[in-house]
Amino acid sequence: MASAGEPSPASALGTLRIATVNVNGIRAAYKRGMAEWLAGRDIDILCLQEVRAPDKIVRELLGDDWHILHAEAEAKGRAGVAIASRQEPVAVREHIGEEYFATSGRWVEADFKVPVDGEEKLLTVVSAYVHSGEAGTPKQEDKYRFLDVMAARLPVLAATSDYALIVGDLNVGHTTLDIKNWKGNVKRAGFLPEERAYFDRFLGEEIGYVDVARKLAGEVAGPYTWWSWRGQAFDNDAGWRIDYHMATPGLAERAVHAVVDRAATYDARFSDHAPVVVDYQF
Amino acid sequence: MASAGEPSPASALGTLRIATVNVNGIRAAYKRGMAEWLAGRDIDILCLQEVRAPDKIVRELLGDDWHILHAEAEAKGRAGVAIASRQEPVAVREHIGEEYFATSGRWVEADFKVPVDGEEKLLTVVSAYVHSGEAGTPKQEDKYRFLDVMAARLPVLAATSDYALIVGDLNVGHTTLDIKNWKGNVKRAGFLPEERAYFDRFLGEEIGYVDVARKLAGEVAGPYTWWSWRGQAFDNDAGWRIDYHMATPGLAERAVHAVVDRAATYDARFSDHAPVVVDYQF
DNA sequence: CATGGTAAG
DNA sequence: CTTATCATG
Repeated sequence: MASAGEPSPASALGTLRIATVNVNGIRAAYKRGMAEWLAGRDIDILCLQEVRAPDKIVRELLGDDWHILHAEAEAKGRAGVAIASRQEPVAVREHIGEEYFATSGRWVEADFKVPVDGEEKLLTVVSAYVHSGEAGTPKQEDKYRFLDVMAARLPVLAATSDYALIVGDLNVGHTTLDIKNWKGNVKRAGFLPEERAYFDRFLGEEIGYVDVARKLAGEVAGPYTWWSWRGQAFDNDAGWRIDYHMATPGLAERAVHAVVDRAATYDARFSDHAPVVVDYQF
Repeated sequence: MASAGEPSPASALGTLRIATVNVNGIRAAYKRGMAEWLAGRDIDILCLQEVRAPDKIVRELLGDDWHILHAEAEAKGRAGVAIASRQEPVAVREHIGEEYFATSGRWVEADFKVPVDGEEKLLTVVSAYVHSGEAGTPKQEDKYRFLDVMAARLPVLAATSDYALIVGDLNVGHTTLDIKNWKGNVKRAGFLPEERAYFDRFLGEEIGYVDVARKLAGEVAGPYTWWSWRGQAFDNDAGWRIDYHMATPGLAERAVHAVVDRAATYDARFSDHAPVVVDYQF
């Protein structure tokens, strides 16, 4: 912070910490210690998926210190995405733009002003929750339909905002590094070749976003972000990396640190997903 | 027990301990310590209501040391009554006899042989679960219809068996002694004048059964057998006495001790109802 | 305020 | 294996 009496430079923002986590029911997450995690993390923009609660309850749980954008699903107790931010967004959009998904609670966009080299720039943050899908069922058709709309939306955001960031539970592992037991899952929703091809496009030359956590971690197995509740999946780290920060290149260059809060949640695992927390330097 | 080598007198049964409890889901009850209660109680005949589980699971939970008579409701997870006994019944009937209630899981009868003064006598035990009802709704009509059938069945059992005993969750408080806050409940199902009138008949000259726990406790408030989960009802003993042993007079005379296992379950309350345990001397 | 079944993950 | 909803108590 600039000291009192001196003019503050427009580029004084410093680090912007953005976190995403599928909470799998925010009420259950709070019962399991989500508030304690949040209190220790100093997050600027918190993106949530599978909120699964009425708006009133979400606001009660998060408290008054946040600006909250929350898109409920029409079906009670299903899906629901939110963006909670310390700074007030300058604009918000409550769904992905296609009528079919208007009340699905799977996509919200918030635009923030960020100062860069003395100029105000626009940062667009999306909290996304892609369908989990189920191979060979109508659920999988909905997933592909959503991914199609995403594929159309991503270039628009990249073109109209200075910095665009899609975070959330995208329910697809991109490469064999992203799933512990990938061989056993090539025919299962979440690692189907058709799904992975979408991510080749999102993260390749065609659309051009950057997988921030992968870029910062390098070509290693994981770090996973989801583990089944069943059996010993979590203890054995038999996980999937399906929660992402996908950033336009100019934003990805500003990412200085990425971490999956697995360790922090080992004793108080508040969801089957772990938060992915990234610091962006401005 | 008679010692080895000597002929055992036909009247050597001694005490027959009969317990009734609405378990409100036998799976939940076992998770909350029902097995520990049962192990410490030396019960001969255990009557259960609201079992709310498939027969296979009931048998797994109770174990192989019981003869089990179990009438499931057609609707999965609803109602369900059972009689578990150390002695094998000589006959069983799986419902109250009226077709409308045939698959409701609310009534089972078991006949046991008991030795009395050198003769084999017949003891009929019923585990009953009367509808909870709801004033002014079709549920209340079903409750009255069931009570009507009961009013017809009780004299038949009294006439055809040497000792008849109806135990279970009858979902009606008979007198003002039977509900802590009776004034606040005169218009609520469970203490409606029309319902109480049925119990005047069951327990009066017309039908002639005896309310065993009331007879042994005397004219005191309680002892209650059910407390709402809500608020501090249990801690404040704001309960209802709706679980009964209703015995024909000859059997009621053999009841030497009755207790509601509230204290025993204070630390491990395994249901919203407490067991009513009565010792009958033969 | 608890139960189990259900659809969904 | 967990979530929330639902009807029921």
